[in-house]
Amino acid sequence: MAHLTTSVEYALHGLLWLVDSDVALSTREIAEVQGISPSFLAKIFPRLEKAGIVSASEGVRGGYRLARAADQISFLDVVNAVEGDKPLFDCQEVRGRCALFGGNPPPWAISGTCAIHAVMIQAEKAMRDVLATQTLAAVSQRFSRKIPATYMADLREWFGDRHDRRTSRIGRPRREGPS
Amino acid sequence: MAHLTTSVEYALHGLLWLVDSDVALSTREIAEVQGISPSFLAKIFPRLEKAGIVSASEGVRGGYRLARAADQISFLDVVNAVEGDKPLFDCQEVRGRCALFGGNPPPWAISGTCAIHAVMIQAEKAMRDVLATQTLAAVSQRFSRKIPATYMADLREWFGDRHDRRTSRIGRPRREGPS
DNA sequence: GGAAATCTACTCGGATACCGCGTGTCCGAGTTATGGTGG
DNA sequence: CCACCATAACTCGGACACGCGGTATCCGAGTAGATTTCC
Repeated sequence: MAHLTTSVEYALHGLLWLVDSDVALSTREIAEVQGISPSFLAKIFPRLEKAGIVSASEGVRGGYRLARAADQISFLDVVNAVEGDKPLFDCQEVRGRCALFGGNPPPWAISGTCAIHAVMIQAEKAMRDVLATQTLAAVSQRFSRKIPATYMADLREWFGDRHDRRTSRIGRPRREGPS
Repeated sequence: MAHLTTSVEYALHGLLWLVDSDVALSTREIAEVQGISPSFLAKIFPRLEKAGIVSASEGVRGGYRLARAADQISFLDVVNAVEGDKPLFDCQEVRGRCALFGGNPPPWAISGTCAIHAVMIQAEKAMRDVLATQTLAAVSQRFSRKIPATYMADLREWFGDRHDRRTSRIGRPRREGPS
C-alpha cells in the first residue's frame, strides 16, 4: 500500500466524470462506468462532500455534482479530503530516548523539531506543493484531448440509457406477487 | 503508518551515531544507546549494508561503519535502501476498465501514462529531490551544534565502559557449573 | 381533478470481514577474537 | 613455547506473531421524485 491510496485514485477518477457533466451522477453510475466497486466508492464520496468538494442531492436522480469550478479543485484538496492530510512521516521522538537521559531528556535535546523530522517535513511540503498546483480542470482538459469523438457519443448514450431506465421504473407498484 | 516508515527513522538515527565514530558499532550498542529495540534494528542494518551504505565486520568487536563519507550518503539513499524505493502511488489502471470497452480497452485509452498517475509521479519526484539534497553529514553537523560538551564526554564514557566490559569477558570459560 | 398513498432509487452512516504490511521478537548458523589447555 | 580448543560476542538470515489500517461488502434509515389510487 502506498501513501497515496487507492481511495484517492478512485476519488480523482470519479471526480473527472463530474467535470463536464451537467447532471448529478450517482456513485453507482460513476463506479460502474469505470468498472470499480460501487460499495467502495460510496464510502469515499461522502468525505468529498464533507470537505465541500462535491455537493450531494438525495432521492431519485440524486447524486453528486462539483461544489465549485473544476479549476478551483486541486489534487491536494482531494487528497486531504479522502485521507485527512495524514503526515508522510511520523516522528517517534527518538532524540529523547537516549540511554544517558534515563527517561528524563534535558530541554536542549527535545527543543525545536528533530533534525531528521525537519527534512521529512520539507520533503512532504515539496510533494504537497506539486499536488496543490494541479487542478481537476487541467487534468480533465489534458485527458479530453486524447478522446475520439465516437467515444464521447458512446458515453452520452450509455448515461442516457441508464437515465431512462432509471426513471421509467419509478413509482410503478408491482402488479402481481413475487416472481 | 506513514509512507516514510519507522524503519527509515531508526536507520537514520542509527547512522548518525556512525558519522563521528572511529570504531565499528554493533546494532545492539546503537539500539540501546537510543532506547529502541535491538532485534528490530538488527533487521534494518543488513539492508543498509546490502545497499553499500555501511560495511559490516563480523566476530567480536564487529559492527558497522559507514562505507563512504557521510557527505556522500543522502537521505534518499537510506530511504531506498530500507524501503526498496516503494512508489508513493501505485496506479490501478482505472482508465482501461471503462464499461464501454468491455474488457478490451482501445490503444488510445491505455497508451502513455495515466494523467492522474503523471501528477503523482511528479509529486513523488519533488519529494525525492528534497531527500536527495540532504546528507548525513549535513544533518549530523546541524545536530552536533546543539550538543553540550559534557554530553559528548558522557557518551564517550558510555561507549568506553561498554567496550571494556565486552572484551574483558571474551574467551574466559566458565570456572564452575551453571549458576 | 386533486390529495394521499405507494413504490423506487438514491444518499448516508455504521458494522463487519479480509488481507497485506510494518513492527517487533526469537532462534539457529556461521564467523572472529580472546584466553586457557595440552603436547 | 606453540598449536589447539573452548568460549563469548558478533553478523546474517529466516520464521513467526501481532496489530493497524486500507480495501471491500452489506444492511438499515431517511429522503426525494414519479405513479397509482382514492375521495
